[in-house]
Amino acid sequence: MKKSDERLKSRNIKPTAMRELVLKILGEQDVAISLPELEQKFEKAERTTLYRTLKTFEENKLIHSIDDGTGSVKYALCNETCQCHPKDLHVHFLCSKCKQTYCLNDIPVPSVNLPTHFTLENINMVVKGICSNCHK
Amino acid sequence: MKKSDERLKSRNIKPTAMRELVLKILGEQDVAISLPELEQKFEKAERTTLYRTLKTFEENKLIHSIDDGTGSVKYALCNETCQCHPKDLHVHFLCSKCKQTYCLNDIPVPSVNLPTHFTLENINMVVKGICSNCHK
DNA sequence: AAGTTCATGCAACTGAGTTGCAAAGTTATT
DNA sequence: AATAACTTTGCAACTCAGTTGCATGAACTT
Ligand SMILES: [Mn+2]
Ligand SMILES: [Mn+2]
Ligand SMILES: [Zn+2]
Ligand SMILES: [Zn+2]
Repeated sequence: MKKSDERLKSRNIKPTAMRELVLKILGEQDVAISLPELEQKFEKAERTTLYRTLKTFEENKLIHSIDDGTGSVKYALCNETCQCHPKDLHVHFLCSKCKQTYCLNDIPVPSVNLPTHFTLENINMVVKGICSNCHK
Repeated sequence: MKKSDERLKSRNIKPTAMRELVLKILGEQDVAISLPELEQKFEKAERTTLYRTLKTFEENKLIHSIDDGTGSVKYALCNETCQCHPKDLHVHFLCSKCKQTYCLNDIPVPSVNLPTHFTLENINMVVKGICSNCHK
């Protein structure tokens, strides 16, 4: 059995041709990508199918989404053990020059003390600035 | 001269009737509001004018925007001394029950150590959970 | 084989945000 | 006060990401 199939099955996602292909593409990226960007990686793409594929992946925590404020939500693979709990989260970085969105997997989201009677479910932390590539 | 006029002028914004009205409405909110929500606060609203008013306000740092991932950007008044620098920033909170977005003005955005050659311009930190109101 | 379930493809739609342009209003100049 | 220059507002049209309904097709179950 394919490695990608196992990865899908480990998240309870039925491996179809489409899903394997999307997983492969996501694995090739070193930055997070949006649905429109994913669409462009296909000759003849079916927006809806890709949309639903991403949704299935996200619901099953194979990928996570990042709202970086650019108007299109970005997606990136979770690591194999990720459960998308607050303790699993990392910081994201949007370069204001090249517009790429990076997963800073080594930088955990700092904990915050909320006011009384506010409870935490999730955190989206996006740092904006200039990436190392654009500084060269 | 009106207090609102002074507030506008202190940010180099010409005080017009529309702008005073929008500023007044923003001052009355205890949560951040979106353009569509602002629109609904008027009988007969001109979306474009409100849009441009918010843009002008934001460019001149009278208000700041929050992308809370709900699909519509929220806006809230800056405090009088705010320059929207990273050190001026505070955490925002989106309640997943009532969908309100709060400015947690007392909770500064924690500093993060970025990888080498990444420079910081801005941070958007949105905590999602249940607000105190929804816990009652 | 027939039935059931799930995935895909297509079309149509929603809703936030944005732009161009003309009309109205404001401010400066003569 | 009249004119010119500039700014704000109103309207219409548009873009684009995301989403839904429904029909078709594939895979799996009995
Ligand atoms: Mn990430
Ligand atoms: Mn705020
Ligand atoms: Zn960059
Ligand atoms: Zn709430």
